[in-house]
Amino acid sequence: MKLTRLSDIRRRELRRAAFEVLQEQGMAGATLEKVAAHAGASKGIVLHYFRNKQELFEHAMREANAGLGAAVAARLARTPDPRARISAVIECNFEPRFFQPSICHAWLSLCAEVPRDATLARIQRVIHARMRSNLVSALRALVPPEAVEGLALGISALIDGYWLRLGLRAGSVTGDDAVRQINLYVDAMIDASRARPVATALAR
Amino acid sequence: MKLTRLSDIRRRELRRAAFEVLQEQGMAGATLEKVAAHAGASKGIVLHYFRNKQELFEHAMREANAGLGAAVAARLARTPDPRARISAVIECNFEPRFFQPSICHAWLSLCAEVPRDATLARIQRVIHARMRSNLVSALRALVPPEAVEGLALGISALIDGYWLRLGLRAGSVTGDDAVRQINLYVDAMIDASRARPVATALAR
DNA sequence: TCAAGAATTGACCAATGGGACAATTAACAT
DNA sequence: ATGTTAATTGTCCCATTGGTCAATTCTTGA
Repeated sequence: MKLTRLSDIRRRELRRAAFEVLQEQGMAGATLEKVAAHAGASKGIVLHYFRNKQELFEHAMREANAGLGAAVAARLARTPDPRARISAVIECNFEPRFFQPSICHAWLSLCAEVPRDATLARIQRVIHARMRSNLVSALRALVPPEAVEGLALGISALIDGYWLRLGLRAGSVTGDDAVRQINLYVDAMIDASRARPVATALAR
Repeated sequence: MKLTRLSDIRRRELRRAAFEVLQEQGMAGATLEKVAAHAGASKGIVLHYFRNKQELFEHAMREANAGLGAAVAARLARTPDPRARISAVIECNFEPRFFQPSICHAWLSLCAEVPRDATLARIQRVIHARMRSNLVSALRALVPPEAVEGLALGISALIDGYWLRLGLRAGSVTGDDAVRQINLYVDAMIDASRARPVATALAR
């Protein structure tokens, strides 16, 4: 099992460095040399561990998302109540260690490449699917079936929207604001779906 | 008055071309030569009308947004009812001529540059301010004062979120879906702010 | 200890792209 | 006509960058 250990360490260092450089330089500025320098290595080593720039940043994207994924999974593991699970998902996304302008910048740069990189698109799809799945499973216990998918998408969109705001204008939203607002939204929609089940059904 | 007419025409052609190339090639792929070719001109002419690549794309961003801005203004001009004004803003954003994956791709590429281009940031800020202003003025007549700003931001975020979805996974949302969902959100929040004014107030 | 393989480096290359510029052409006022 | 200005082109240049490769330095297992 220790066969690939050193190599794994290097790979991790490098994809982290890649993501960090991405945060402040954007995709165009995130040159192989800068990434290497940021990791205290030479450019050659980067291409020794990754076939090319594309592959490097694909791994960087996975790495960057892994943290959030783990945080969500951990909180969900100790949160049985459906409504609380929704909140857990939301809150994780706005934890200070994740909800940072520079991270958002890097993320934006990655997203901008999605249309032209099938692998990035796949990663993005997986990320969305996981979020949807977490939300949907909790929502089933909270709203009528016809409202589940739409609300899950809405919550995701709202989370993304607040995130986007952070990236485009740092300081325009705090994590707490966002969490509060989104939870307000969730409550309002749950209430609405109960108070007006017909309207919700029609809304499909 | 006709002094700058020809030059203005060229400039418009070029910034449009720039935006169109951006749609399918992204910022890195949107080279001056490609933009020129797309406009049926030579690279030299591009730098004759724009100081550099940055300036070109700053103008492209303005141009791209002008259409939406005009559409919103036009609809608002003939929509007095506050709640209908909110809907008008929302619907404009999801009109088929605007709500297109390729447009979103170009937009994403631009947004990714915002952190490193002060002018792009300024443009983005103006766009947001206009949207906020439109929403806020209508919301004042619909919800308690303490809920206005938060809700305006929420609506903006939700719009952005659905847009982002479209860019990252074309076909995952239709414009109609988005409009319907966002209107549901608006109604739910309006109701909630009336039914539970205290909760809303506290939520500040 | 030593050989085999992995890690790492630095030099090198070809391609590209942004931008400068001189030269040419078109537009137009007098 | 003609001179002046604007429009347009194509060429040239330089810096940068992704990627290759041979050479060198570790590791490490036997």
